[in-house]
Amino acid sequence: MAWELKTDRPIYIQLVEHIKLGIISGAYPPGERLPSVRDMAFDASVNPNTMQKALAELERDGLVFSQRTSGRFITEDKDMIDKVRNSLALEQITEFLKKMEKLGYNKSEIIKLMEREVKELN
Amino acid sequence: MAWELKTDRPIYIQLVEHIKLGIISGAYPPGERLPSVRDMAFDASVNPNTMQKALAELERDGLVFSQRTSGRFITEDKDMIDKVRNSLALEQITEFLKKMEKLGYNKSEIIKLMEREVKELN
Amino acid sequence: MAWELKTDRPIYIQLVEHIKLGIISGAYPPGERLPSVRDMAFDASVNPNTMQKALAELERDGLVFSQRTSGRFITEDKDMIDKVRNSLALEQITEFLKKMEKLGYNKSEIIKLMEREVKELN
Amino acid sequence: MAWELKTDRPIYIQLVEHIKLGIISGAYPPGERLPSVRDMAFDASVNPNTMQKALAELERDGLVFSQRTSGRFITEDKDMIDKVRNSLALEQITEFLKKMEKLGYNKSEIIKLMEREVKELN
DNA sequence: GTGGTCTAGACCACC
DNA sequence: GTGGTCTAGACCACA
Repeated sequence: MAWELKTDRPIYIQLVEHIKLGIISGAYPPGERLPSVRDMAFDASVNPNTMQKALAELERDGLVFSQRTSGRFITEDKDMIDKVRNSLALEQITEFLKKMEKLGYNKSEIIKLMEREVKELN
Repeated sequence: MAWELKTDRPIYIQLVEHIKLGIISGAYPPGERLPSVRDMAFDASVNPNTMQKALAELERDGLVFSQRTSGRFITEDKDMIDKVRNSLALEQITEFLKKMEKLGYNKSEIIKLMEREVKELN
Repeated sequence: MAWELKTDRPIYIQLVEHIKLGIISGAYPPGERLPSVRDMAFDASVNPNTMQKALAELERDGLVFSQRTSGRFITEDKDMIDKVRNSLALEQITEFLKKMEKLGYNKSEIIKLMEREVKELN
Repeated sequence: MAWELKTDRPIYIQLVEHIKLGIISGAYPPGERLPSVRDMAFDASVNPNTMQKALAELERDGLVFSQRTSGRFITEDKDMIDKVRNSLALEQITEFLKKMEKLGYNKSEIIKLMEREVKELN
């Protein structure tokens, strides 16, 4: 998964989101060790401090925990990961609904459109 | 509706999108005369040339037309406006579906989630 | 109130504790503006980034909020301040009890000693 | 009991405190023979000279005495041990009261809080 | 080698 | 001027 960092929002926030996605998608499986801060920073072409800040944020959220000398690990608490997935999904949904209503669709129309679209894509 | 222009994408593109939304939402009703380029540019705090470029783009799309002497008008072709609305909506939908699938939801789950969310919001 | 920073624990933690005490004691009254990050950093003879980190921590706790251009302010939520005071007190108490029990005092003895000490000090 | 020596205060002082605690808690019972300086130094991972300095300090306090040929012994004077315990306790109490008053509690409030806490812990 | 902290110095958006 | 972010480079404790 490429890092694709843009300059319009704080980099560390984008790092957090990217890693969250990685955890949710299973690219970083529960309980597994993350690469070292320095390696991840190098990968993402950012300063180690910036990556550190992002990981500290994830640690505060409980998605990740660190063992001082041996590295950082993904939480093994799959419920917690599910909660994060749900909250991200909810965020997407509300944002999407807001945009669609700006376009003049009411909620039942949106549902109908979605159903049609989903069928066509199958 | 405030203009809220950011520096991370070309300004004229953001102007186009903003005006499209205005037309779709009815803020600029079909057949009505638009303010002068100068006034719109002043409103949006952009250079008149930039606004001109945006309006030229909208003209190419057929959403506005100009009468040499009396100014620029919104198209009266409501089907055209609807088409634009539909295409913007489709864009939103596919983008939304892509993000949700990244989160690990399949299409039928997404529909279920949306229905639940829409009910709760009522 | 002098800053008295020691090297045995992270400086930013000591800054957090010091400012918390200042808020609780009323040295920084609810709703008041804090000095700028740079000024506080200068006062405490630390790098502005370190002070920033401390203040970010306090902000996460809700004791402080920032307004982008005008500065940082103490929360006006006195209940929140009281909660923090109580939790700090509880921390002191349990730590104290632990130490006293290491010395071989049981809880009722400790209470008696304390009562005697308090009377003598009056 | 592990030695847990930190670098922020003189080592020999920490050794004195640690051994005092051992005597008070009964880990080193009155009248018993202490291990040799060499052994204790090895245990604590410090230089024998440093341990020697700590034991000399304890000897000055009267808590241990040495018999030239057979080694060092804990005092059999239980009153003396009690006095030391009391003075350490007093130290803890005054320090604790000072901290609590910094948090804005007066002495009677502290007593009340302590009583409540002690009850809850039982 | 690991995470963590700290400093110095720079730049940005906002008003 | 304000808070906020980022980089570069250094140092520490731990095992």
